[in-house]
Amino acid sequence: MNTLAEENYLKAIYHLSLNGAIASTNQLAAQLNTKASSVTDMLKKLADKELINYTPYQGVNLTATGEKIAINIIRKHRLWEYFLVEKLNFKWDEVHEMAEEMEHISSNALIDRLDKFMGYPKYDPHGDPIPDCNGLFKAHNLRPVSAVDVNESVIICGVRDHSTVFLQYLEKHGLMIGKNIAITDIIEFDHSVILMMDNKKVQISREVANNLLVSI
Amino acid sequence: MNTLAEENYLKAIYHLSLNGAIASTNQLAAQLNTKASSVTDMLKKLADKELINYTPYQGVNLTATGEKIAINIIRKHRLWEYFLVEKLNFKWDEVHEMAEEMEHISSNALIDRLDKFMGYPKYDPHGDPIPDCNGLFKAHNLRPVSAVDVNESVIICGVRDHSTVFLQYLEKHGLMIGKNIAITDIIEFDHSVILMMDNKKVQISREVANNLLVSI
DNA sequence: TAATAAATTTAGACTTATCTAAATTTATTA
DNA sequence: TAATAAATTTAGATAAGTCTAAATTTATTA
Repeated sequence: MNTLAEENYLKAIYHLSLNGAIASTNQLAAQLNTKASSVTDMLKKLADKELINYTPYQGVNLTATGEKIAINIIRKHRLWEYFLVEKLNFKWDEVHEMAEEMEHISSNALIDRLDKFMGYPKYDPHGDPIPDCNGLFKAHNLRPVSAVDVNESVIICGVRDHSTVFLQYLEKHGLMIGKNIAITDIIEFDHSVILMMDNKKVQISREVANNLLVSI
Repeated sequence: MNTLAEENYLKAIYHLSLNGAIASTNQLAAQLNTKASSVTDMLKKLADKELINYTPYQGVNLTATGEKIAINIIRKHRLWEYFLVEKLNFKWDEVHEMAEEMEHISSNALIDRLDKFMGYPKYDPHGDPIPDCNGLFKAHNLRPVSAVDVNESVIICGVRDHSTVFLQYLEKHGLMIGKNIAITDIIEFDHSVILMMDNKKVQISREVANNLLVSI
């Protein structure tokens, strides 16, 4: 098994090297709240274990083995988030930190039973896809509200920013996963978006529109 | 917050210093699978934090603060065991190792919600009492089967030994928490016990009888 | 109660993961 | 393309938790 620190690095590398990208030392340091020199040390260690492809100065991505481990951690994280929201009635902005700890519980038998207990959910409370026990999942193809045309009607399916403040902001305005929204106007000056939801008018800034994901 | 190692020491000290006893360095080393010298180092650290009362060469017990922390860890351990057995359908001999990890999930809000979700259970799958959110619980007053007289009828309420082999042995013979047993005979030669359960005769050794706890 | 055994602590070393500061490599730009 | 800036790595140090071996204290027993 891998240490907690190793698992967190693999997860961070996974998130930073999606779509064939390469994660840099500094990006990892920022993501993991640590220093670049610490990252370098760990990258050597993970490279020795053949969990990442690392060329000094050139950044990293995951090997097949590393990716498998990373996806398993993400599976655990998202299933625990689902559990916390659906079974223990936490709000979607309250569960991230707890799931950060729970994702390191090692037993796969446990997580498979949890998955079954909850009926094999496909998406977590933030709309992110939950990998199945084989690591398979399909990211649904989403776009930000800012890319939607006026008069289109779409469904809220996810968020790009997962921060507590953003989630609380959305919650306060009733902008939740599954809600149907109709874009009624886009202000030319600042690109803020006017939309209708539950027969009420809601105005959101460009920044919010960029981070709120909806169906194609 | 305390580190994982510190929490495990506090828990071990708790278990070893029940009933006003004093835990020794060697006992702790055995319990924690480590060396006496490592224990000494940690005891100094915990004493500095005022979580234990430590006099060199004289052993330790917990301060009020230390005990509070230890009981909270035990509360978490037992609630997670209950969850694993009652909600995820694990067997009572499968859950200890998982709960050893889960007991270190820090959030008290989480454990309180879990407690509520399960209906505030009073005992874990092995019959051990679950402390409430204030750390309160009453250990029910049990005795081993070996202390029961012939012709008495009692209810299985707990185990003294929590090892997988022992639990599996009991499971195989149907000796589970809640079962009613009637002691029909005690063999004078080796103190093995003959009992009736579900209208079937079961014979258990003195050692088993010493580790199976029943109602007074 | 002196000698021996057992338990415990101390001293010094090791590993993991981190840090700061300096050195090196890569990227940018004048 | 040479100079400068930015990114990255190396060197050396630190803290937590552990270890072995030696020293010390406490307990046992002859």
